Formats: sequence, C-alpha cells, structure tokens
Amino acid sequence: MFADIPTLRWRKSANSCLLNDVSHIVGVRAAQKEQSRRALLDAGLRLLEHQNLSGLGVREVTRAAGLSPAGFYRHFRDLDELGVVLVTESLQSLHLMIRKILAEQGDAEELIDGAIAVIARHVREHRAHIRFLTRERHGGVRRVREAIAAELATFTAETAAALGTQPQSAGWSAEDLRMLAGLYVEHLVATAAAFLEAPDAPPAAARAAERRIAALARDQLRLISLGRRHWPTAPRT
Amino acid sequence: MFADIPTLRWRKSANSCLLNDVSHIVGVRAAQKEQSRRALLDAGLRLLEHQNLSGLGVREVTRAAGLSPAGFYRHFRDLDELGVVLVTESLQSLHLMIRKILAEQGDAEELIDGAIAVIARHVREHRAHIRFLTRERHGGVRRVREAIAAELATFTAETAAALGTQPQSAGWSAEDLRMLAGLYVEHLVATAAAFLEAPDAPPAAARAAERRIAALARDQLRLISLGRRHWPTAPRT
DNA sequence: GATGTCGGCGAACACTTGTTAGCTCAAGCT
DNA sequence: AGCTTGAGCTAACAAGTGTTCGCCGACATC
Repeated sequence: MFADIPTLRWRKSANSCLLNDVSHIVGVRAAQKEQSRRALLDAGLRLLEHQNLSGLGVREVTRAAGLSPAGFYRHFRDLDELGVVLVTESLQSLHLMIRKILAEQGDAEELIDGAIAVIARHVREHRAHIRFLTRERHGGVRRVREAIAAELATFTAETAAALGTQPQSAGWSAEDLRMLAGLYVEHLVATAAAFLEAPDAPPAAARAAERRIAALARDQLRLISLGRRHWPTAPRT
Repeated sequence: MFADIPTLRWRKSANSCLLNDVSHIVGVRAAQKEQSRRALLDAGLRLLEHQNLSGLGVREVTRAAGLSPAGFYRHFRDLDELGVVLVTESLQSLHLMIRKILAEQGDAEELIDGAIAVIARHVREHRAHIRFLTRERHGGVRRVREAIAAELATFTAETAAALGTQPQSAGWSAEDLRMLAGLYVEHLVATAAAFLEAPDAPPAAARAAERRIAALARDQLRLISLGRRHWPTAPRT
C-alpha cells in the first residue's frame, strides 16, 4: 500500500524532526498539542527556579505538567531541546526590554532612571525568565550557554548602534561604541541579577533592598556616562 | 570501663561532627585521610568543569576519586558540604589574586594593564576554580550562592578601602568608594568569565581571542577611570 | 462513514542513584 | 601485647531515572 511512496513518508518523518511543525495540522488537534507543549515549558521554567537545567529530569517535568513520561517525546527530543526553547523565549522577553530602554528619550539622568525602572519592572514581571538566564548563562549545558552568549552579543551590537545615533557619540569609532555598549549590557545583566536576589526577605526589607540596588546602579551608570563624556575620540573633523 | 566518662566520649563524637577535625589524630593516619579528602575534592572540581553542582552525584565523585561510595561519608555529610569547601578554596585563590592587584603600584595605565595581566594569568592557572565560581554564583544551591555573594561583598569592601588610600580619591565618601569598587569587582568577574570561554578554539585563535578580551577590558577600565576622575565629590575642603 | 494520523498513556526495560549496616584491618594508645 | 579507633570496603536496600514499545481513541481527511 505504501510501497510506492516510501520517499514521501521519509520526507514527512524528516519534517517531523522539528517535532513541532504544527503548520500542516489544523484546528483542535494543533491547539491541544500546543497546550501540552506550553504546559511542559511552563512546568520546566517553574522547576528551574530552584534547580539547574542540567539537574532537571524528564519525569520530573512531565509530572509537573500533568503528562505521562512518554508524552514528553512527542514534543522534544530531550531536555536540552526544551532548554533551548526556554532560552529563546526568555531572551525574547529580555530583547523587548532592551528595545524599550533604547527607545526612550531625554537627557542622561532621565535615561538612566528610566532604564533602571524598566529593569526593575521586568525582573518583577518576568522573574522566572531572568532567573533562568542568569543561572544558565554560565551553566553546565554548552548549547544553552552559547545561545545566551550569542544573543547578548547581538544586544550589544544593537545597543552600540543606538548609542551611535546620539549626538554625544560624534567622533566615536564603531569599536569604541561596541566597547561602551558591552559595558552597559554587562551592567544591565548584573543589575537584573541583583534585583533577583532582593526579595529573599520580608516585603518591607525587600523594598528597601530594591531601592538600594537601584540607587547603586544609578550612580554606577552616572559614572560610566561621565567617562563616556570625557572619552578621547579620534582626531576631530 | 568507660561507664564513668560517657560525657567525654560524647564530646568527642560531637567534635567529629566537623568530620575533619584531624587535629587530635597524628601521623600516618591523618595524612592518609587527608589524601582521600583531597582526592574527593579534586575529583569534584574536575567533574564540575562540565557539570553543575546540583547535578553532581556522590557515586560519581567517589568513582572518580577511586573510593567506594560509602567512603564519601567519612569526609562529608553530603555533596553540598563538599561544594561549600570547594567554594571557600576557590574564593581563597581569588582573594589572593585581588590582593595582588590591589597591592600593585604605578600610574593608572600601568595599574590597568597589570590588573588584566593578573586576571588572565589567574584564569589560566586556576581555570577550574574560576569556572566553578562563575557557574555556581547564580547556580541552584542556595548556600553556595550565598557564600560566593558574601565573599564578593568583602572583596568589594577591601577594594573600596584600597581605593580610599589613593590620592585621587580625596573627597570621596565611603559610599561612593563602595560604588566604584563594586563596578570594578563586577567588571573583574565578567572579564574572568570572558577569559574562561576563550580557549574553546584552536590555540592560535584562542590567543587572539584572549588578546581581544584583554584589549576590550582595558578600554572599559580606562573609561571607568575617566568617569572616576570627573566624579563630582562632596564640597571640597 | 470509512480510513489514516498522531498525541497521550501504561507498562516494562535496564540502569543509576543516595544511604546504611556490618565487616576488615592498619594505625595509634596504654 | 592487647585494645580501641576509624577509614575504607562490600553488599544490599528502596527509589528514582531515561527511553521504548504497543495500544487506545479523539481528531482530520477523503
């Protein structure tokens, strides 16, 4: 019956290597599958609040997601693959945050305060994402580490481009802009990580800690801005 | 025979809760025990190059160290305890490095170049330590995380104190000094982590990557120094 | 309405895991 | 010389692991 179209079947199975090429399925079926997939991803992210990706287990995730262990393999080849998806999702939300910061307008002080407020809010609303990224940035899974590093590099490039459009960047070389952008991105990540650790305390103390972190980050950004203002640019035109 | 000194025996066993109070044992016996202990610690550190602390196993460590699984418990209550010891050892080596940097003398440029050289060398010679620290700084084990954070805080304080003795810090408040020191320490850690990722490449490319990282870090430190020079201090005397 | 597709399930496989009990025997003490 | 100590071993335990198989039954397609 199928003897005459084996190549077609092979192509299909090759397609399903992506394991979630849902485009050719329509309606209820696809929605149900997506729901299970989301349940797995959400359960994974939740478990990763107190664990490491390399210590996560298939059974653990499926248990938390309300699936049977075997069900996992209908969606992901292994846990690393789920990890990579979580990385892309977390980075996407971080990317939006960075764009929001870069899009703001105003003088230096306003920009700094705005950026810190955006970071604080993002950490509050996407705690799990930020936790996951800081935890796995130097974690044990190579593919995940590389994915995060690559994306942070593009964030740096994007930031450098945005800095380049500002009037105070006149005369700056592309290389120096990247250098400065790297400093900003690194500081952003560190600040986000600091905000993350704050609320391991009673709410009142947590608020105070958050304010302290914000004040510290603000001064540090001010100092960097100062250095930027006095950076010796290439021979003026 | 011992019925009249039970408290003494209890005190001894309470003492051995520290599990490595070797002081009351002398000679060969203690040396042998210490050798096994070191084997366990070294094996653990080696395994942690490609793994996370939360994913490490007792059997795995003892296998790598050449002991039986049960032997592990003669030295550590559980893996977290081994982790804490590794943390203190790694931080100790890092502490020496920081002291070395702070002890150097010269003008700003020399200090920056010297610091980067010291970092690069330290990463080359204590790769496992640095890898472990960056990996577990935001890792899944709370106690380890807190130990690292606490020690980094003292490094910051120490750096602030050292900065305070420099003439260019005249008029700086203690708070601002800590702020600046925090920036330096954070940058130091980030630079060390960057050096760490470099040699995942053929030696020639690795050398080039290392030089690129060093140049980048140097410029960033220069910019921070510039900001420091122009930081508005409290009303001059 | 028949037929094929495929997400989810239970069961089973062959491991690995942490931890304990009880033993041996070299080292140290009296 | 005897006696105690304790590091390290083997063996065993129960519990957990990743992964595959074959099946069911709701969905989709013709």
